[in-house]
Amino acid sequence: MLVGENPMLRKLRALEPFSEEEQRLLTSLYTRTVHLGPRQDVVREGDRARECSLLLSGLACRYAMTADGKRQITAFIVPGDIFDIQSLLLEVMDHSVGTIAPSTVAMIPHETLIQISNDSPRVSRAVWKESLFEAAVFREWIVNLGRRSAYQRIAHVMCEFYARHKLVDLVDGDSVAWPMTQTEIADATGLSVVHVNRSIQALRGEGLIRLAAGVLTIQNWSGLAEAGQFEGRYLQGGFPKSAPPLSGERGTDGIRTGRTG
Amino acid sequence: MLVGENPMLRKLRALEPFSEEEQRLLTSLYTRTVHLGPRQDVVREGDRARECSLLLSGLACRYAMTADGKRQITAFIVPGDIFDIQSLLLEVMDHSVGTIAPSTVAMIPHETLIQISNDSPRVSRAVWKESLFEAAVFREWIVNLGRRSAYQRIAHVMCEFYARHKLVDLVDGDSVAWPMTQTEIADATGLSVVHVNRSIQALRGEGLIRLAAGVLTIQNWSGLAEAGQFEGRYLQGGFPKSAPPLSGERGTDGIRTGRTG
DNA sequence: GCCGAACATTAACTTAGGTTATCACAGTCG
DNA sequence: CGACTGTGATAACCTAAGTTAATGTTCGGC
Repeated sequence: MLVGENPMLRKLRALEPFSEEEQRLLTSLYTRTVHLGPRQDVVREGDRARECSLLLSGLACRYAMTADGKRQITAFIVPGDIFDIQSLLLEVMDHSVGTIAPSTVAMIPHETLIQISNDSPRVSRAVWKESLFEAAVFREWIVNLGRRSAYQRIAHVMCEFYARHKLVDLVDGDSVAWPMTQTEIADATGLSVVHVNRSIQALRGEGLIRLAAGVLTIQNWSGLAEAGQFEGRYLQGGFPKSAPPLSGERGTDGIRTGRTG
Repeated sequence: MLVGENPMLRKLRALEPFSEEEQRLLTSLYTRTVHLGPRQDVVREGDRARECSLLLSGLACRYAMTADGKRQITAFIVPGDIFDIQSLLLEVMDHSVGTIAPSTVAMIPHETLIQISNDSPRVSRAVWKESLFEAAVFREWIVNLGRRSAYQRIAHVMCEFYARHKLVDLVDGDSVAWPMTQTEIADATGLSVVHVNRSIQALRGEGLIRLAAGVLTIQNWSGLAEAGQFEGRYLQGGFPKSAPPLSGERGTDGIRTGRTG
């Protein structure tokens, strides 16, 4: 399966520049790709993975179940994310990864990754950097869950979601694909579905977003960012300041979104 | 400043075995150590660090401030933790690190760490592993904040705190030094001080813990672990199963704690 | 032994968010 | 085509946790 311009490359390039040689090395990382439907597990808690994975398209998430059966999503995995680096060094998965939307996943054997660490320090640096980047996102989620209201949390998650997709060029003007149910938003924000719904109504009422048919449209970026206290800094190089989706606030002018109507 | 048996060594050894040679390399990492009082910043959000740091003794935490002035602690840093690995690859600190108790911090220049990556892949692996380990803890905190009640959260934090200190041999029977105020517990668990106090009273009432004069004593490990849904798995190799503090449940018998009276 | 500062504790009251339940709607499977 | 299922939207009600404020308690400094 050919996937044209690889989203991983787009992302890693945003974090660190590569030579032609290194880019070839990067694209040769994986040999096997897998297609998965929505709501399927990629790796499960307790597994002993022998490969790392890379999301090529779709949407996935890390999640854990509590002893009393509640679910908490700890991270979204967007195209370009290498999402099992920890399996390389830590033995047993302490959480699961599952798809949200139908997805394509590339498998990278551990040996390949280890060999590359030797062959190209720059590439291995990039992979390492990727995992530090993810840790920064984890920290931000802790802040989100610990110190923000429902309304703020959801606004924040939406900003981050948009920003991360923008990093890999997967936005369409001020819109992103949003293949999530409200239950999944609830599991990501530590809220109940009902209250997620209430808060989304509020965000709509403020004219900050439109959300329908699997598409999130940010009508007022700076308003949403303010509502969610979103400052893109933790997303590092990818987003210099407060990450406006376009050049200015009234940005839709020159760009066809083609589906926001 | 000589620090006897280095807690970092104890911890890294628990994660990965080293040769004599490598252990020498590890202890030569730092040249400069700094002493800090309680409640002092080590690095601040926005800083561009040139060294990584290693906590030799004391207690510190990562924290972030929200736009409206609330504080969230995102991680505790216990002796043996290297806590600025991200500064090696990410440019600007997106959060701060501050002490809780008086602490000794060793500074490791970035160049040293980079050079070591070349000299000893095993050592650099260990450092990398350390950061993946931390990410696992971040994930667990997300679950804690998102899906557990106040009572459960605090119980969980206490279990983790004990377990991580046990990893570096800094427990005393069923007791650990607990130099935290209730405000700090609140900032770590995303609660208000008042409610933290209420929940601690409840934990005391259940006979699970004693907490006074800077010492936390776990009177009933399995009870506390159950209350906090604590399963040490995410702490990896260090804790095989559910991490009982001693061999069994009634473990205090043969071991003098010397301060729990 | 007194003073002030920082913490811990408790009570009274408020509120954000959880729970339960119902209805509407769209997709899909027989 | 109707039954079923998953999802979204609301309403009514309830509770865990927040807020404010007052009262102890401990401890270092003098």
